[in-house]
Amino acid sequence: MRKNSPPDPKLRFDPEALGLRQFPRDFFHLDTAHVARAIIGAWIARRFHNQWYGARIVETEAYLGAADAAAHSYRGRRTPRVEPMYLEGGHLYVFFVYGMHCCVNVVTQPAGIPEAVLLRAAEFPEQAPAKLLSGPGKLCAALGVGVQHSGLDLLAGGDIRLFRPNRESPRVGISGRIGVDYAGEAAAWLLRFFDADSPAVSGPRNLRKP
DNA sequence: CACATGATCGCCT
DNA sequence: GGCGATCATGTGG
Repeated sequence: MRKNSPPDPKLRFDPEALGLRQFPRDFFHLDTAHVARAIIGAWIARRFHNQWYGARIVETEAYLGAADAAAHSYRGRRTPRVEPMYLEGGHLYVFFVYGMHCCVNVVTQPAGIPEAVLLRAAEFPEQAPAKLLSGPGKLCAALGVGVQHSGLDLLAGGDIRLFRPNRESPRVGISGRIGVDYAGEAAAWLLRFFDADSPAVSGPRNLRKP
């Protein structure tokens, strides 16, 4: 989490060979729930020692900034940890929790509006086991993404990038968010999105409601 | 499948 | 000092 851990070798792939293309900056300025929904099927990728590693995103959650009791930026909280949420859309916000896990978010909205999309699960259709990336902490661990990447710009030609989906749109299910019961009724807001046909989606199956 | 619990530590009040 | 945008393991149905 803290050091520069390598990605799981099973996630090696070639974005160019697949014809993958990045989202443009404007995409990250769209409504945050819309972005969370549209990222289902997209690829999160990391370059390590000049090789690319990545996975197809199958579960996300939207966090709506100052008005959202579940968000770290609730009521405009602005501390060093949360600061990357205030960057322009297209940056990363990575945080460390529970003493042992990291979670990675894609920041949305113009600079100053602290909204983001949490990447909760991903899959690598053939080479890797379905459980390898099924949860926000596991996704970070498998890709070797840590707090050292918080604040990084996905569109700066760097080592972490987000590519548009390369297949037809999946069936997308919607539900309340996971692990935010402290947020009261905001926990039930329908801001969790997932590929209804992916075995890699995290959490109990009964939370699904397409 | 549902629920309970321990691990472990940075962050904020 | 308390608690968390989690996970693995354990129990019981």
